[in-house]
Amino acid sequence: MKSQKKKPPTIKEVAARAGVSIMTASRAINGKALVSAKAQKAVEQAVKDLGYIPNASARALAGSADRRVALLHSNSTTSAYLGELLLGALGEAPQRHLHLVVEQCAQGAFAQEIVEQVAQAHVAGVILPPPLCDWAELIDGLQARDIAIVAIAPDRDGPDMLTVGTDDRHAAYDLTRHLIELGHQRIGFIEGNPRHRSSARRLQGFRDALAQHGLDVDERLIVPGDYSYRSGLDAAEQLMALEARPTAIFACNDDMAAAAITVAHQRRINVPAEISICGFDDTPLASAIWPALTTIRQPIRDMSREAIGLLAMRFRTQDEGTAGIIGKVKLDYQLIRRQSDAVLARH
Amino acid sequence: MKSQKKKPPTIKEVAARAGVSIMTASRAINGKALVSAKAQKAVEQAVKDLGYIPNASARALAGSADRRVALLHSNSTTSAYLGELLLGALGEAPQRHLHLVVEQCAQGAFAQEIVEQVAQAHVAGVILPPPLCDWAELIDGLQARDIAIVAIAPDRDGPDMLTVGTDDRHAAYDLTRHLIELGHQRIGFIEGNPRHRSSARRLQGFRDALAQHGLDVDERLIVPGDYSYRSGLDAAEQLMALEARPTAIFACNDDMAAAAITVAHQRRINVPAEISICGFDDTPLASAIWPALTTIRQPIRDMSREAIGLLAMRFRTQDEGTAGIIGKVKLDYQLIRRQSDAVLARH
DNA sequence: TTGAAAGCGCTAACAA
DNA sequence: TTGTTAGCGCTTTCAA
Repeated sequence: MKSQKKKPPTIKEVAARAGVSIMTASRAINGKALVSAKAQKAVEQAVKDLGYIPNASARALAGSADRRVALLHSNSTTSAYLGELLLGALGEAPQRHLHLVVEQCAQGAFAQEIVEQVAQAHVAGVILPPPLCDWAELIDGLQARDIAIVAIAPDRDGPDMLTVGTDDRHAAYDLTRHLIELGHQRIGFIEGNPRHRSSARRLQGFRDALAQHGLDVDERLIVPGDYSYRSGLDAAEQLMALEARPTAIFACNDDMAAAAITVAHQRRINVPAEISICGFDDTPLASAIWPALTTIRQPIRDMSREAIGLLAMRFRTQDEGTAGIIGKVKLDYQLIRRQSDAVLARH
Repeated sequence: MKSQKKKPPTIKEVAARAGVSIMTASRAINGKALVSAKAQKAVEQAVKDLGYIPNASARALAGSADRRVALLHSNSTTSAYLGELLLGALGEAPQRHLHLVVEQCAQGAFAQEIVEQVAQAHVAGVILPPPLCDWAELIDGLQARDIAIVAIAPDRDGPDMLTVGTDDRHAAYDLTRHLIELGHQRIGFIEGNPRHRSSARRLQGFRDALAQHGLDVDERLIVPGDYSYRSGLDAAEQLMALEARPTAIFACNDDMAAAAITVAHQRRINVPAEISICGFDDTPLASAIWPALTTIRQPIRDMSREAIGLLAMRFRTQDEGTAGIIGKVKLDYQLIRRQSDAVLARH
């Protein structure tokens, strides 16, 4: 079996077929410079006929605006989260003429070591998912080396930093309002890990929604958790043992919501007929369990897509000498309604 | 802020610093051809000093053995699975001088369309995770175009196909034996989706272990499921309602095992004191719930790493005109012991 | 064992 | 608006 090495078509062949010079073809393909409409058409047709795809390596080599960017990750996020991030970034990068590399930072490494590692890789920008995006030393080190940074859903953000994220507070507000509109007035809240600001932001949204609807906040209904299933078990027990049991529970993430459902089952409290339980994040768990969780989905894939876009924009302004952009993108979350919530039963 | 564009060092500089020609430097760096020990050392030192990293684009362009390979995926696997696959492949590919691209096949596309898409991308090989790896038409089409294929954990494999996977049957055997060694004799089994052979393979391992230990198989203890949490609920209900309730349950995946735990909780049966429950796959769910599941972990990341290796090897033999290799890699699984199993209580 | 020359496919800079 | 020239960093010849 001799493998007929079919070489992919080059821009040369495209140019020949379109009856123009290589440069005109290049310009037509990249759509940057001025090309006559006629030439443009001819080249486009040739590209189609030949199934031409630009050779990314050649392009990068030829000193175009192509650059390398890195998606840096520690192994502290879940693979699902990282996978989504990867898919978004991998899909968008080529279109922005960016070459994506993936770098894992060693467990327990110092910020300085990671900076060295990244600098070694000659990347012009990095995408920092949580919790890396909140590591001040790392960010400072990277910025000192003039490496562009995009933080994904950071807890706080610096002045010169690009960020993408969703509006946690507002999402929590919406979810709470949803519960209120279902008729619930006594809503329990299970907090997340106090070290993550996301927990505080979600609580704020919860409080705001209650206030906005003229409902008092009963502090006994706000119980601590730390985002783990285990903590959700304890928190739910505490809520369900209350004399005036809440008719709905808003858990700060899906794991804890799942735990709350388990506790309800143990106590033979029907979900959602007797109690509504909502989560946050739309992890696989949310749709795996029964009843499936009503929750908030963050568009993780879109976030990394946007991150790549932000980097591309930053590079462009850099090249043009324009003032650096300040990009803070907030993406829309989605309220995913499943089976764990219901209209409050009349008593 | 003028960005001092620090150009990365080139092989030219390395050669100059080492006092050799560019070619010698290239040879020393790639370690392929014969280079004097002295030159080798000098080059290595220069590389270190300068922090030189070969420019992958230039290398690919210069017509080295670099090739493009694709990881093809439909969106029917979980992001976590895909993420792991991606991480393994992305890490290994550069080391094998392969450029990885990720292609998603459109929902409901015909095999022929996908073949076109892949061919268009000029890839020399593709990695096919389940369920794509069992799509005969797709595989035929790809092979007809002379594109190398590695199937990840396929249900069955063709003659000319490279595969990596784990020994499902044996893993199930081990997990069952583990339960038997804990003293269990009445072990329930919840089947997976009958359309996936993995379910049958796991059941076979289960039966083999029982037989090997002189235990009879009580067919009433083998109940159907389809890998969903929901089906696990029904299956577990059925098992727990049995007059002679099993003292342990082997669920074909984690989701169903989690469902079984929920059912046990509802019936106030303590896990693991009164019943042991094991899963399969070690999904995030396994460690999220309480008690955390004892389960089997497949080394997904390693699988894609191996897949890349297999492709690289196939290309090498192709280039050398050697007979094509037949690579069937079986990786070791791992029995992850957590809190959902225990020694059988004496009665 | 080493080196010199040529060129991979493409785009920046210039010139026409 | 278009074409020409040069060269990106590397590896493949081929010759020494």
